[in-house]
This record gives sequence, C-alpha cells and structure tokens, in this order.
Amino acid sequence: PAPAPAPGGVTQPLPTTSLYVGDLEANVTDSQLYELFSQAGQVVSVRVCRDVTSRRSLGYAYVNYSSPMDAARAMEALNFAPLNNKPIRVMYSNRDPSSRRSGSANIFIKNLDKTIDNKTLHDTFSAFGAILSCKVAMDDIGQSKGFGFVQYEKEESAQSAMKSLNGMLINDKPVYVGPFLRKQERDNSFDKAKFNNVFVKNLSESTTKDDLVKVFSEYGTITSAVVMIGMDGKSRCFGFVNFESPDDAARAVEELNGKKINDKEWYVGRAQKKSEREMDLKRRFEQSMKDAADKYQGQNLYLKNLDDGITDDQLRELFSNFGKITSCKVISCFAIILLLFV
DNA sequence: GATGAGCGA
Repeated sequence: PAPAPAPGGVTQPLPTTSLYVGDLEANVTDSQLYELFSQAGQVVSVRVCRDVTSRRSLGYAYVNYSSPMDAARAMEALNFAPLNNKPIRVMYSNRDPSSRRSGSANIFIKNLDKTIDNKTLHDTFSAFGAILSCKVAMDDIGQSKGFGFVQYEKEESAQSAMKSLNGMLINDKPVYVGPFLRKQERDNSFDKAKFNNVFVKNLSESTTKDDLVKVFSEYGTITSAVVMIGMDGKSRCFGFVNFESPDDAARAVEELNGKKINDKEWYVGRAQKKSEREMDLKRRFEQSMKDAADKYQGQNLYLKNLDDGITDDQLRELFSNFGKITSCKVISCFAIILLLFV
C-alpha cells in the first residue's frame, strides 16, 4: 500500500511497487488485469476500484508488486496496452493529490499527425524528462483526434519540451506545444488579452482627430488617432485611438464607453483585428440574408462588393426605374445592400 | 480545430 500524503507539504518519494492503472474500459476485471500484469513479474495484488453501492467500475485500478524492478518493467511494457480494445494508462500510484490538483508541468499538444499514437508521443516527449502521464485523445473507434497531453514530473521538463518542440515538424506537421489550460482559464485569458488600439463610434459629424486626442489623452500617451473619412470628405463618425500602454487603453474603454459627448453617446471598445471584424460582419450578413429571405422571398435583390462610400439614397436612385422600391438599405458599408421590390 | 483524468484496502 502507498503511504498517505505527508503532512506539511513534505514531498514523499513515489512508492515504487504500486501502480495506478487508469482509462479502463468499464467491464475490465481484476482477473484480466492480474493476467496481463503477471507478464511483468510476480503480482502481489490487483484491484479494480468500484462504486461502493452500485459496484460499477470507477475506471481505474491498483496493481501491486513486491519488486520495484517488476513494477518498472510493467510500466514500460504495459502502458497503453489495450484491454477490451481500450488502451490502459499506467503510472506510479501517488496518493498525494497535490500535483494532480495544481496541474503543474502539464502540457497540451495539437496538430498531431493521426498516425502518432500513445507510445510515439511518450517516446518523443520523454526526451525532456520523466513523464507522469501521457496520452493521445482518441475517438470511440480508436482513431487519434490529433491532440494530446503530457504531464511531466518536473516543471522544467515541461518548459524545455514547450521551448524545443513547439512549431517543430513531426511527421511533416508543425505541432503546437503549450501549457495545458482548462476551458475556463482559456476564456479568462482571452478576456484579459491586452490591446492597445481602441475603436470609437457614434461620433458627431464635427468631431475631429484633435477632439479625440484631447479626450483620450486624459488616460495615457496616445501613439496615433484617426477619424475615418468617407469619399464625400465627411466624417464616417468612427475612429481609432492607439495607446502606448494597454492598461491605459483598457482604462479609456472602461471610462469612456457610453459617455455622452456633444449629444452623442460614444461607443468605445477594443478595436477588432481585421479578421475578427470580417468574421463578425460575415455572421451578421448571413443572418440578415436569412431574415430577408424568410420575409420577402422572391421580391428582393442582393448586391455585394459595393464601394465603401455608396449610400442608401444613391442605390435607391440607381434602381428606381425598374419598379417600386419598398426598402433599400446598405447593411454593411463593406459588402452588402438589400433592395426590396414589390 | 482541438486543452483528460486522476489514487484504495
């Protein structure tokens, strides 16, 4: 039996004769495990852990040897061996849950070639230090999903694996190797993502670049500011302000968004990258196409690839000879208008 | 494109 967690955060040496066997298929039995693990040496005991009342398998087991050599041999030989067609995962038993909880030295790998299996992943990543646990994510028929996980014993192994392998070609595919993050942590880090460039819209037509500079420089040093101007030379009533410091940009957004200036309620937010903006526009466009198709099937025309400066009125005039127009709207200056004929 | 599961008698 493994020792209980040591008090006071003292690190216990790993017990070298007790193995934890995880990822068990639900029907795997003690005797199957006994038979398999006996190949590596004299097994002292085997137990599939089960729910106390339902007796259903919890999907993991312990296998104990008397000789550390046998246990080591079993780890090496039987890790990822299939039982009931599912690869088992073998590690030393460690009853101290702290490293599991902290998730330290845990890395994530994606864009893996589908031919890379558990063993290959293990062999590739064990060059950087001792691995506690490793696996390729598989679908229900045992095909690689193209990503996987490695948890090292030591943080420095994880760091050097990330540094050395991120972006490297494995079987001709450049792999991503980065820290493992739970979904929530990923979402949070996106929220806190730093930005310098601020987008401001709903400006009054008379608001100039100098006005923007005046207002925004309250919050920090500005490296550039612009009010976007249409073909007609008039303000398009939006602009961008770039800050030297992301903290200042965040503060400006925080304090200026929704503020009334010259009778206009400004929208102030993080400026989207071009790709983000295009995605957004595309989504909105597809939605408005759907809505319009539902409402006015057969009566509307769609135009795309319009010049930025085209207005509702210009289009209405252009199409007016062909019938009565009930509505004519440029949905986004970048792509689309929708015309409705009766 | 993708971010598991996980420690007993």
